[in-house]
Amino acid sequence: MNIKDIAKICGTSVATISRVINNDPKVADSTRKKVLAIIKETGFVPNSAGRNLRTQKSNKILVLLPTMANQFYSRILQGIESKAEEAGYNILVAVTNLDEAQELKYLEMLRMKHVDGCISFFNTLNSEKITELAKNYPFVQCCEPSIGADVSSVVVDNKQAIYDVCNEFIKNGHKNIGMISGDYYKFSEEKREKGYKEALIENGLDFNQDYIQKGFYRYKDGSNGVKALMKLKEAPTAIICVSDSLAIGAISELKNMGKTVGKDISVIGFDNTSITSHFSPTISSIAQPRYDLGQEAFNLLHDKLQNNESSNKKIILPYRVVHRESTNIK
Amino acid sequence: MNIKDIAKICGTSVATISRVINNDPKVADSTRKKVLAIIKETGFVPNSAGRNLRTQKSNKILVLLPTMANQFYSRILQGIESKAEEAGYNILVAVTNLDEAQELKYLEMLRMKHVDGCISFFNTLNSEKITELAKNYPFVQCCEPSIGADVSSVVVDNKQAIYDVCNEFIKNGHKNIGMISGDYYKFSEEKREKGYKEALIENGLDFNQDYIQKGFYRYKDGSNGVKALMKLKEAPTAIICVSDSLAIGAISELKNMGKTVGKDISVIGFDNTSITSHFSPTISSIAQPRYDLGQEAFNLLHDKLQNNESSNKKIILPYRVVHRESTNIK
DNA sequence: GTGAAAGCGCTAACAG
DNA sequence: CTGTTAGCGCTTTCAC
Repeated sequence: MNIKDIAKICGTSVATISRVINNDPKVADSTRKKVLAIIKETGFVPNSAGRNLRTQKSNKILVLLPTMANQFYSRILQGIESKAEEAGYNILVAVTNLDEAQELKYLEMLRMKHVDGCISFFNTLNSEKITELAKNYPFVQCCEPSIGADVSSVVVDNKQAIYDVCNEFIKNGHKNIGMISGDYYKFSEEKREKGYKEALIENGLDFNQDYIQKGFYRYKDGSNGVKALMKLKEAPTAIICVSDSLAIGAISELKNMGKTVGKDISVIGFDNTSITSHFSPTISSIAQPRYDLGQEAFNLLHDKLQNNESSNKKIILPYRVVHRESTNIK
Repeated sequence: MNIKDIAKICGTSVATISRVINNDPKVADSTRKKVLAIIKETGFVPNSAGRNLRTQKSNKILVLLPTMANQFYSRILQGIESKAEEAGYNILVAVTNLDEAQELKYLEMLRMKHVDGCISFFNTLNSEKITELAKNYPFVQCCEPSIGADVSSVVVDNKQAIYDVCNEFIKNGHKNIGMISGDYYKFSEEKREKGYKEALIENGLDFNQDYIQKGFYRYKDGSNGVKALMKLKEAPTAIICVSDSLAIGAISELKNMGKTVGKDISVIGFDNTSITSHFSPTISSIAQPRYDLGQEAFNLLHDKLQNNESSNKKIILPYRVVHRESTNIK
């Protein structure tokens, strides 16, 4: 059942059917009604390969995720979806598992015109390649823009967030503050570490690289971080973690050590995922406006979809520090 | 840059280029080499809309997920990916958010030939519609087959898993065993509840529906379940949860109540996600062979991709009960 | 307001 | 082994 069959049944030309499908106003109302009725009756769906071939677009966008093992992305995806739907785009999600070959394979979908654009949440490609990519295809980065790349992006102010938290700790009398960071998401890690460092220095405290433990983002990386930090001569009394998973690992290790988290020592996470309020102690965290991040990311992409020569925008959205039992802040 | 341009540069016909692209053996080695060189040099990529239009297939499969907010799926996806790659298929993931309209929208991709087949992890559609769908398109269900639908599927033996666990509890002296189940994933819930019930009855214990609390799968549903269970005259001394998230909610609520989980009361979860070994107490759970589930799901789909008339298979994979601190089993 | 016809890029018969 | 050609299903000029 294709457009030709429908034309035959309707007794019109295929052009008319096509016009009806595409809401072309110059079709007689009577004709339109008849055609619409037949389409409905037959359950005809325009073949997209034909349409794509002709129009050179797919009305699909690709969302590229580094991993699925992170609660964090699900709400963002809903934000993207809400805007994409309005604009008539379908979403395809692909997972790179942090592997450059996989990433390239999926990015290839842009070149092959399988998708019209892409929102990426992490790239292993260097910034020159990202700049190049963004020049040629509608492409935006969310949460983790490549440092130095000329590309549209949306993020929260990672540096300021940690700066704020660190300042709060200091105001509350903490002199030795540790950080458990990562060694993968270069952008956010760099910003957050910078916020930490600046807060210390501005408050006249020493910055010591040993107080920043870096690893991956698994629970055990959090617990490893704690082990290293607690071995320091001046063990920290507060620990800032760059993700909730690290905070969980850190807290469970501290509990093993017999510490009462929230009293003996404060710990804060990042992302404010739902586990934070069900762990014990409940975990303080820095919330990102996930739905809005998704919506803004799509808006940026939409600009590019209309005209890929449009200038690149860098959008910064607000964060929110949420204190729970794991931090003792007045 | 299309196949015609390449043909011109190579001084051959488009047919030869097409043959080279598609590894047709009847091309002279010298010709092949020349063409390959030019393709590489120019960075030519065959246009997939053209190819899809012509071949009536897309070499893409759709993976339909109810939600992304679940660690459980990430490893399964890797299993699917590994097999799909071998077979030359790309994977697209879509999330329905448990909404039938969304589900239909994505399933539409089958009709529109955007994808050649689909692996679905949850369907709100009734089983007649699923049967119909599977008759017309390569379609398989993983983990949550529609009850009564004629469709290929792969699952673990949900009933036996819970039956085993429940039996163990009974052998260890537990007389009042509670269950926190869900009210959404009909298939697995029904099986697991049946396993629970049978174990009780076979051991001469009373089955009482009040001991099964049903809700959704959020942490708070676990804690709500516990609240209800602990109000019963004969409060349970062991609780079986149908997911790790429910177990987490349950345990944190029990801790609030002053109970020592693993001593005063045993709790077990399902899926063996990584949080289980980082919670305190560490959480016992039932492990599903997630990677294998993914691989088998793709194998089933592959059969259908080759010939959609091939008979529907129901595959059952083994589970594994993992005891940690939250259960006290000798 | 409608139709005829070209052509998007590719593959697969068929002929040689 | 290679080329010619038809046509996949659709949109879009260009006529009328």
